[in-house]
Amino acid sequence: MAPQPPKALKPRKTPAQSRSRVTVDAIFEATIQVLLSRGMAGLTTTSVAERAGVSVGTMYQYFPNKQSLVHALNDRFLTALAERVEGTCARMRAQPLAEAAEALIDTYWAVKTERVELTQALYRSVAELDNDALMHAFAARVDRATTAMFREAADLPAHDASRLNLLLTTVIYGAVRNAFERGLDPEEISGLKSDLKAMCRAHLASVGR
Amino acid sequence: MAPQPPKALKPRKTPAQSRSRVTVDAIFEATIQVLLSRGMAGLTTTSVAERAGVSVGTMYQYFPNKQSLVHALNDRFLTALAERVEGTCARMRAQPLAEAAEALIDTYWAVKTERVELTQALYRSVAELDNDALMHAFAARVDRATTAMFREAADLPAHDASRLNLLLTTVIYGAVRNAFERGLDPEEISGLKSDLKAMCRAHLASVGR
DNA sequence: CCCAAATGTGAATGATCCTTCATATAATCG
DNA sequence: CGATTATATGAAGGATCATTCACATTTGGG
Repeated sequence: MAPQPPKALKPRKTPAQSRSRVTVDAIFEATIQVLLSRGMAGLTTTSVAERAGVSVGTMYQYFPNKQSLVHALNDRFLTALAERVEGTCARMRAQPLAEAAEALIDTYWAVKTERVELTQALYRSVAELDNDALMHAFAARVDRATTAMFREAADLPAHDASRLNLLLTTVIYGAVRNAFERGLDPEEISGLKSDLKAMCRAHLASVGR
Repeated sequence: MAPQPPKALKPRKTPAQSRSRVTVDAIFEATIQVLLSRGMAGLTTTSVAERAGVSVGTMYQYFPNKQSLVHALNDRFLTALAERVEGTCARMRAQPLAEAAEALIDTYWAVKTERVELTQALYRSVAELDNDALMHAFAARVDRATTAMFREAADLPAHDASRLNLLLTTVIYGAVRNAFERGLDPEEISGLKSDLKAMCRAHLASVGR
């Protein structure tokens, strides 16, 4: 992957009047809808503008290029997700490890369930636009929260916390994503969720004192 | 994701003379190299042809369009992967569950390790070109092999095999993929691998009789 | 009510790139 | 060796799109 000529990703201008705030929101919403209906390949500046009911030029008032639009969308989503995870971690502080792990699974599972297609579309968009930096920043932020949660768990064994964190987060994120990428029926999905919890519990019991 | 006008994905013509077999191989190899060096965005028909040392027209003798080229590449890779997994499953037939699971982990881990960048690039290309059909066919094929392996394990508990298979494969595939997507040092990676094995073992022990 | 700043418009530009086809060269075989 | 088939060439066609910019409209404060 050769380094692309670095493009501006920051918004070009921040809305000042309320009129423009509406516009920017419409653009975001349109981006999501086009992404869902036509996929990343059909996400053209024209299609987004049309759907948003604005002209192409307007888009360029707020986003220097198409890439930055998708970047901003991912940023929004990942920030919301990070906040949710942080909330869970705060709530589960000083709780038993098994409960903490289950809560983490519940949180990710809920986010996925709420917007399966969108999360998948965003995953693809990140891959397509080389927004790895965004993903890594997000991963680091979330890792901080989960590590803290596990470190302060009620029953942390001698086992070190960051190692446990790495295992649990890798397994949980990976499994949740993979679970939804196969086209499973709701039954299988929910069975999988409780089995995943059981698996984490079993492991925690085995490394526990 | 709206259904794209379905494009021909099958090769246009199968090489008859040895000269053309060389050409097709060169095209595949060039595709991999361009994919690795310039990413999916830089994968143009011209760049592939140039790298392969042939003209664009030649490519179109064997592939009806760009999409089919990437499709064929993924097909090749996934078939090889499936064969390897099937090999593992055959070898591990009638072995204890824990051994079977570990062997599966080893197999995926080995494939990933051998060609990290390529597997990641191919993942992206599949997502970008909506080749989900390919992925699902592959998943089904592999599932057949692993389910059989688990079903005939030496120590299968009352627990039904397909449920166990779903959990283990989801966790293993997901975790392996996720493990390599973060930029971990070799130490962390190898630690993660043995922890993942331990986790599977713990779960199997807990559901075991 | 007026004007400077903010916001919106969309045709035109220019670049990229897939794909085709008329033509050329090489292999095969009777 | 001549004819048929296989393979290779690459310039030109044509379509798609991101991006710009000169100009129009709206807003809010003075």
